[in-house]
Amino acid sequence: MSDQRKPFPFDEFEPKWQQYWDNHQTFRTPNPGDEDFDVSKPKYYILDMFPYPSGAGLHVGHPEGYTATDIIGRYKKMNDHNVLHPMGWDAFGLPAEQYAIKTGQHPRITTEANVDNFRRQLKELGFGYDWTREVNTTDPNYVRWTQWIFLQLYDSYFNEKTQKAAPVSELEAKGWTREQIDDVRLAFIQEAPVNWSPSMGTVLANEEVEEWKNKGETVERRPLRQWMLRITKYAERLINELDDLDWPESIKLLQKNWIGKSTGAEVRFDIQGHEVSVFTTRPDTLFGATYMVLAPEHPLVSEVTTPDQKESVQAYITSCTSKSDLERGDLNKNKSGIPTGATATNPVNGEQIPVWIADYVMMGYGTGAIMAVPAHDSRDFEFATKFELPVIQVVQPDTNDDWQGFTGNGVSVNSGFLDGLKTREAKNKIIAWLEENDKGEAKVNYKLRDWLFSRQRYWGEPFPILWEDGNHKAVPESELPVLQPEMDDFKPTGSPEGPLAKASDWINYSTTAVRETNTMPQWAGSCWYYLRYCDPHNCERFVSEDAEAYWKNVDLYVGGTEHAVLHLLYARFWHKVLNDLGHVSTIEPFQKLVNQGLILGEDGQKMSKSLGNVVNPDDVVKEYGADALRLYEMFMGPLEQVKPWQMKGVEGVARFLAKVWRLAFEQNQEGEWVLSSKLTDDKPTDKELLKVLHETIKKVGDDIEKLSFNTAISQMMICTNAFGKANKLPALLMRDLLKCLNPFAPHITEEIHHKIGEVFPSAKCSKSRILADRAWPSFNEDFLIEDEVEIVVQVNGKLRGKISISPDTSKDEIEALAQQDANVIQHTEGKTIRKIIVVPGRLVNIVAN
RNA sequence: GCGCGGGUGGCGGAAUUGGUAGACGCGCUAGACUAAGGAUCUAGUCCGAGUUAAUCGGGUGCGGGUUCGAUUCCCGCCUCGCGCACCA
Repeated sequence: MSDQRKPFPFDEFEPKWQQYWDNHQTFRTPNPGDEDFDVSKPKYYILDMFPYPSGAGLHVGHPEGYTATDIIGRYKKMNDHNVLHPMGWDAFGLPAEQYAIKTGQHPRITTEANVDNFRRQLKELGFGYDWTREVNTTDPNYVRWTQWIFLQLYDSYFNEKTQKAAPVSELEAKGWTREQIDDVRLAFIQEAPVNWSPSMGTVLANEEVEEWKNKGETVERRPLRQWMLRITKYAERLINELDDLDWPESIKLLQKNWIGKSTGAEVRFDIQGHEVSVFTTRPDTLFGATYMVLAPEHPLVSEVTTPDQKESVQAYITSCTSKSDLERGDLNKNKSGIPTGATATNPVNGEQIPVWIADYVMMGYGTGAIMAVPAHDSRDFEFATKFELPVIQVVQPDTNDDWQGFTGNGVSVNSGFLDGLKTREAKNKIIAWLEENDKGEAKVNYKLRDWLFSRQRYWGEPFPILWEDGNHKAVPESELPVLQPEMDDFKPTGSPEGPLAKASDWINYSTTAVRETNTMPQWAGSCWYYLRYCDPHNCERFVSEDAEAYWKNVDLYVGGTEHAVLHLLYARFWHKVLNDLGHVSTIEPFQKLVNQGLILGEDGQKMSKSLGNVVNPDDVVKEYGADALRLYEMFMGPLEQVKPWQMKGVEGVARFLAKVWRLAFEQNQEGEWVLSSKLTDDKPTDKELLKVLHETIKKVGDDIEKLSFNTAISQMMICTNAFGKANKLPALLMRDLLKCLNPFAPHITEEIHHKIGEVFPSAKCSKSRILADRAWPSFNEDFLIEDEVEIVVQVNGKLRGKISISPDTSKDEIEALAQQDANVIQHTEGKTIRKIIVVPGRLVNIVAN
């Protein structure tokens, strides 16, 4: 596209203004203690989910959320807030490491190149970040504090009484042994079946398994000694403390479901001398338990199985382990199982019930064993039906429902001392009975499991841990950060030690101690980056007390739903630990959360290389300019909605920007842009123009607060169209429109403002020279008052006429005027008027028949 | 299966203490300017009837209800998207 064809010269002024903001540090935010810090201004901390700097660069999804936060950040700045709006890089991660394995190039090199590219792209979009606060999770000065926080976890335990983390030194003082303390640390070693990926040579968190499997990696269960974080201790608080957060209810629900709290009881059964606990949410149905099921992996299976069943049980277990999770769960509609030959004693009535094993019972939830009540549990019912096991009714539904397979609440029957009690009461009574008789107790169960925190990779934070005499201990704080050794060979070892095990010099810490060779998962750095932004260059603390006390937590956090559970849950967990230990002053990191909706390809499909529907932001910027891209992404529709890309839509907003441009400039004979002859330095008097401008000021401000950017833009289009129709346009009015538009399209507005300010004193800035530093315009209600309002006249709810009246016309007058309308008369003729409803300023409805 | 969120013109979407449905933009149609227009400007554009008008009828997934009045509230259903998924 040649320069003459460009509707306005964005390619000239966009880089110019980006340079200006950079050189003048327009968006640098002073911290408490800085010379230019103004304590009287309220703070506003607005945060984007920082990107993983992939080799592919930004996709159009990034600028969606980033533009939204930039608009709000700029708007708050214009409204005299201290705005903290930083950006950084979640730069540890597998792609860089996989690339290193392939090419031998150090992941740091790849990462740096990718970061440079991302930074360039973001700057070319004109985002007002405080680049002096840029953080990078792989930076040694950042790793240091990630490791320091890990050591906080390592050196803490969860105090059940206070429901808070506390230093293990408290326990030492009480004389606890090392083993006892190691058993309660928030960061601890556990040997347990984990998800080991042979193809990647690392373990994975439960939460990550699906994602990597979908990418073609192999994952198997394997018992290994691994570092775990005791997030389960915070399950209750992670649920309860969601209450005061301004988050979408759906995201809160997602987190609650993930934590998966269920209340019920643990009941102890006896299998021929072996005690087996089961968890149930329906202890009131205990009398209806007609069999028991152990998970195939349950440790007691081999002990309780009778000799004649040994062979078939063994065969069944083998068949289960060969099944994938998908076969076992998703696709397996047909229940399978086999009797162990053993019987269990129902504690409540002494009945002997058969003990089966079946893979519909999971070892990972509850106790890995269940009491089966086929009458009132659909899965048990299905199983019992298939294997012809007895079904005993113990709940009578309140409704007319069939009791078979009825899982709702009702009244207990066939249940001895529970008979006649409502489900709720029956639960309480049986729990009291279990506790009295030492056969069980009330119990709360969570789906959430402890967080598997170690990985066998090179490109991650090494654990600041030493091993000596078979025991682990912390690396002294003064020695942080513990950085990875320089290596040429990044390949996984295929063993659970990871590639760091190959650096023999590095491993040997002293003659008696060796280093831990595991590294942390990528989540570690993103768990606390929002805190580091508050004080990114601090070498003494992860964040200074002053900075933390001032910035507190994030006021608005914007990012994709893909982090609705994991990242947000992990970060909340770390934040609570830091709060418990007195390092931060808030209990939650992110006060308000907004998820931007996915941008689909033009074909309505998710953007992907294979579909060829990916839109590259660089191309859009080149063709239409950064302002147009920003504006389009905000104009597409509501921020939180999923919406398809339309290149024609980009053209539309570019056309709008061109209209704004032409309000101020016109082309002369030579094709140069010169100031428009319509602009005047006069005091604005045109009532229509003042009205539309002030409506715009009001609506745009309100809409930004509501994050309704699309409607704000449409209002500015209305205003621009009105300005365009005027014969004369006072520069002062133009300036206020530019202020409104500035957060959305910062380059073009600065450019126009700068140019008209040189000629028209009225549009000039008094203090600073640029819009970004100016105050948001205030609107004047007086300009919004209408001389005449249009009132709709309906007859029986149907539109029959419109009348124009002064807004202070009385009800009676309105009624009278309405009935004078010719068309209204026609529709009421021959009818009796029953009622007239007058909605002031809106409508009249005449009810007649 | 369970949970959550949606369904409004040819398209993206506006509008809710219940009060003119379709703002704004795209696309389309006609016209102006022009050597030309993929630039710009003007007019029109929910569907149907009506002479381009006035006007009339229908219309916010479907069916019912409440109301003077329902995209908005209530009941039942259909459908699309997302999440979880044998969680005892």
